[in-house]
Amino acid sequence: MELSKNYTPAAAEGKWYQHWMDKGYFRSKPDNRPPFTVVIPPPNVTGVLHMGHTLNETVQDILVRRARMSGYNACWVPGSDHASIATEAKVVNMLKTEKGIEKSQLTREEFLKHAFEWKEKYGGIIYSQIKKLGCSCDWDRVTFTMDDHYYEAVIKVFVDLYNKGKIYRGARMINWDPKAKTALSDEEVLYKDLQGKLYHVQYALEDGDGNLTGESITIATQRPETIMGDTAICVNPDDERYKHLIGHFAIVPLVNRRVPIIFDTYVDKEFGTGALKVTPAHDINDYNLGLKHNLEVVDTLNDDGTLSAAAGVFVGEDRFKARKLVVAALAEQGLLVKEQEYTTRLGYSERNPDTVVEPRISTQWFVKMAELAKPALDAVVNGDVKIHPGDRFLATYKYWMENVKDWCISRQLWWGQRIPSYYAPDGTFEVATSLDKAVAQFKARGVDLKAEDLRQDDDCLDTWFSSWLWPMEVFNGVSNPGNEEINYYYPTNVLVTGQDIIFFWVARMIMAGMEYKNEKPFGDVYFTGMVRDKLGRKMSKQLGNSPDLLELIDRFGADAVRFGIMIASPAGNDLLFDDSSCEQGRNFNNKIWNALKLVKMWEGRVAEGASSSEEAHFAVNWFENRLNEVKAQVIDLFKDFKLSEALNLICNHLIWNDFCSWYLEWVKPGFEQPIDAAIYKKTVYFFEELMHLAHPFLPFVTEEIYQLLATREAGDDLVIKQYAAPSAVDANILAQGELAKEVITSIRDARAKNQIKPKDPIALHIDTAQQKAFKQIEDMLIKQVNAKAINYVNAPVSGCIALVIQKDKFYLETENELDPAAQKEALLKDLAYNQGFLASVDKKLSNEKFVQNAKPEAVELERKKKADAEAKIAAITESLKSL
RNA sequence: GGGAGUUUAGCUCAGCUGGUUCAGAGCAUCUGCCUUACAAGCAGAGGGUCGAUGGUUCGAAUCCGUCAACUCCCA
Repeated sequence: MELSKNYTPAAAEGKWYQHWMDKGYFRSKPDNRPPFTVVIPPPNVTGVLHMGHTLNETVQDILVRRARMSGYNACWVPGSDHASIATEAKVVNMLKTEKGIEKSQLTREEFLKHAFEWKEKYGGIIYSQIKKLGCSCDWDRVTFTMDDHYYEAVIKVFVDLYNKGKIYRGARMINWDPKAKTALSDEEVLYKDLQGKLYHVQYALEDGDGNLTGESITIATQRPETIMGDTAICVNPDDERYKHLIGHFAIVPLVNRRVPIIFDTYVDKEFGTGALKVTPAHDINDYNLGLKHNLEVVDTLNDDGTLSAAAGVFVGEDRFKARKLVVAALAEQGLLVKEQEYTTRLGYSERNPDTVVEPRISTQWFVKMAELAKPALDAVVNGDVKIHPGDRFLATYKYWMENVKDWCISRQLWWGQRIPSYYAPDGTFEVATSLDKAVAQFKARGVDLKAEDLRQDDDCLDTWFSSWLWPMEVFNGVSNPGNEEINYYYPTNVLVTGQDIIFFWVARMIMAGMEYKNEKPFGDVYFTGMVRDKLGRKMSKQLGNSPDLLELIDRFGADAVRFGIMIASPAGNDLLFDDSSCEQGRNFNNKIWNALKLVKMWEGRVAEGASSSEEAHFAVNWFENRLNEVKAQVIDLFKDFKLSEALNLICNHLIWNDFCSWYLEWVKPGFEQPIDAAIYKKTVYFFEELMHLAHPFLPFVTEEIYQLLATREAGDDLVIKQYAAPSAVDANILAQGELAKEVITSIRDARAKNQIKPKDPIALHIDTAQQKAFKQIEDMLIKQVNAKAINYVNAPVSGCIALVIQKDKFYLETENELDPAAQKEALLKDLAYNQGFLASVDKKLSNEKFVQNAKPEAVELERKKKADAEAKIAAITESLKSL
C-alpha cells in the first residue's frame, strides 16, 4: 500500500470516529469493572465550542480514554444546560427579527414551543463539535437540563427543600437585570471599575416644627436620579457639623418630600460631605439602614430601568437619561453645588454584559445556604474532594462557604423549570409537585379551592438550580433514587472545569450531593486555566481573538489542535494560545507518519537472522528499558494531573527524540539491506506501544497508525487496548544509552566545529577502559559519526582532534587541516571547568561541618564526584599531550 | 480595604519534602546539511546573578522576613 507523503487527518478522523461509534466503544453499562465516571460541564445549549471548551473537553477526553485503557469502565456523560437567560434572550430576539412577534403577544405555552424548536435546531451544534474533537462521550446518555426526568427532579428538589424550610419566599434586595427583566443571583453580577461622578446636592432643612431654618445640608451622590426615592438623610452621630440637626428634617429636591435626619455610625465622616442620602429601594446599604431605622421605601424604578410613577418627575425616562435630566434640573434650581470625578464600581449582568444591574427590592425565592454549606465545606476541607492544582482554591472556597449568602433562585423568565408554587386568590400559596397536590394541600388546611382557582407562580428557576443536580440526575439519581446506575456511577471520579465557576457550580454541586446522596459528587476537581491569546488577553467576541475551532481542525486536524492546546497548558495556569502551537501538533503527526513509512518500507525486506549484530540488540534492549521508564513516569504524571508534561514527555522526548532520532537510526539497515526479523518485530511492537501511550492525547492519528502497522483482527482496536503495568528498568542499560548518545553528539559537535563536511569520513581512535561497551555499539557509532574505522588505543594519538567524554578519550583523525591552538584551547577550557568543579567538591569535603552534618549519602556522592572529576582531569591532561 | 497567587533563557513554563559546575524543556534565534521516512525535516550551537534585599544553614532557585511589579478572587 502506498502511503501519502504527509499525514492527512481529515479522512482518518471521520473514519475512526465512526468506527468507534459503530463498535459502541464509548458506551458504558454497569458491570464488574470499577467505574470511571465523568460528567461534562454542560455547555449552553445555544452555544458553540470556544477555546475554553476545547481545552476542557480535551482534558476530559484524555482522562477518560486513559481510564478506558486502564481497566476501568469509563463513562463520560455529555449534555447541555438550558441557559435560561441567554437562551430566552436569543429566542425573544429571533421571534422579533424573523417573525415580527413580541414575547408579550405569546402565551407561555406558545413561547416554550418556539424555544424548544430553537433548541432542536441549534442545540446539536455543540455536540457535533465535541465529536469533531474526538471526544469519547457515551452519546446514548446525552442529557439536557430541561429533559422530562430532569424537570421532574428539579421540581422535586424545590418542593423538598421548601418542605424542609430551606427554601423561602420573601421581599429582599436583589440584583435586577433591567434588560432581561429578571432577578439575578449575587454570582451573576460582574463588577467593573469605572470613572464616575459624585454630585454634591443641597437639601433645604426644616426644624421639628415644620419651619424652614434657612440652612441646608449637602450630600454627595453618584446616583442623582434616585433622589426621588430618598426617605432620609443620614449623618454620623459623632460628626460635629451635624450634631445640631437632631429632630430636623430635610426637603428632597424636585419632589419636596420631607424626610428625617437620622444618625448612624455607618456613615463615614470623611467621605463626600459626611451626609448620606438614604434611598432604601435602590441601594443595598441604604436598604439595611432603612430596616434599622424603619424608613419608608419608595421604589422609583420600573422593571425595565425607567422611572416609575413613584418618582413623580421624569416618569418613563430611562435611568441614565433621567440622571442627566435630574442634574440639569438641580443645576437650574441652584441646588447642584459641584461635580467631582470619582472612581467607582458598577455591577453588570453576566449574561447581558452591557447592562448595569440595578439593586432592587423584590419578592423572590431564596435558598437558605448556611446549613447546606456546612457539609459541603467539610467535604473539601477534610480532603474528601480534592481540588487541583494544589490548595490554591481551598482558601477561596472556604471563605465563600463560611460567608455564603442566601441564593436567589427565581427568575422572571419562562425558559426553565416553572416554580411549583400555587397561589389562591387571597395570595396564600402551597408548594407542591403538581396542581392536584396543591389543591389537596389547600384542602388539608381547610381551604376548599378548585384547581382553576389556583394560579401557578409565573417565574422559573435559576439554571444553576438545575445544574447543581447534574452529577446525580444524569443517572436519574434524583428522580429515581437508588437505581442501579446511580449506585454504580456515583460519586463520579473527576470534574474538569474552569475556576471561574467554583461558586456558581462546583460548590453548589457539592452541596446538592451532600444533601441528596450524603456523598460528594466527585473525588477530584481539576481546574483548567483560562485560555488567553498570545498577548495574554482574554478571548472574547469583541476582540475577535478567539479562533474558530472547526476552522482550526480543518487546517491542522483534531489531533494537532488537541496537541496545541495541551502542550501550552500547565496544570491550572492560564494558557496563552496561539495557532502556531497547533503547527507543533501537525508536525508531530507528520513525523510519526513518516516513521510509519520507514517501518513499512522495511516490512518487505524482513529476513530471518539478517543482522543479529550486537548493536541492534543493544538498541532494542535500550529502547525497551527507556519505554518502560517513561511508562512509569507517565503514571505518576497522570496521578498529579500533569497532562501537558505527560504529553511533552511521550511525544517530544520519547517518540520524537528517543524513538525516531535515536532508536530508528540505530536499527536502520543500510541502503536496501534486509532487516533482521526479530528486530523488525520488536520495532513494530515498540511503535504500537508508543501509539498506545499517546492515544489518549492524539486518538485519531494513533489509531490510524496502529491499524496500518499490522493486519488486525476484528475488534483489535487501539481505543480499547489495555495497558500493562510497566516492567522494571535496568538503570545500567539506560546509562549506556545515554553514554552512546553523548559520544555521538560530542563527536558530531567536534566535526562541526572543525569544519569537517558531513560526507567526509573520519577515523576514530578510542582510549577506554570499557572496550566491551564500545565494541557492542561499534557499527552504530561508525554510521552515526561517519567514521570509516574504529580502533582502540592506550595512548594519545597525535595530529587528531582530541575529546574527553566522561572518562574515555577519543581521537578523531581527519584529512582536514587542524588548528592545534584552537584544540588546545578547547581542552584547556574543559580542564579549567573540571578543576573548578573538583575544587568546589574538595571545599565541601574538607569542611568538617559538612562531613559531620550532611547525610552519609550526600557525603558519599561528593566522594564519587571527586573521583570522577579526578579521572576526567587525568584524561584531559593526557589528551593534551597529544597536541 | 481583605485574601490568594505569580516573578527562572527573547517567549511559555518545569524544577517535589534544601545537596552533582544545577540551573532544565518546548518554542524562537544562529550555524551546517535537499544524507534514498520526514525541509512541516536532519545534525549541531549560543543564551539566565533563578524579581530585589536581609536571614536560617556546612550548603538556598528551593526554607523564613521585608520590599517591588503583575494577576485573580472578595468587599
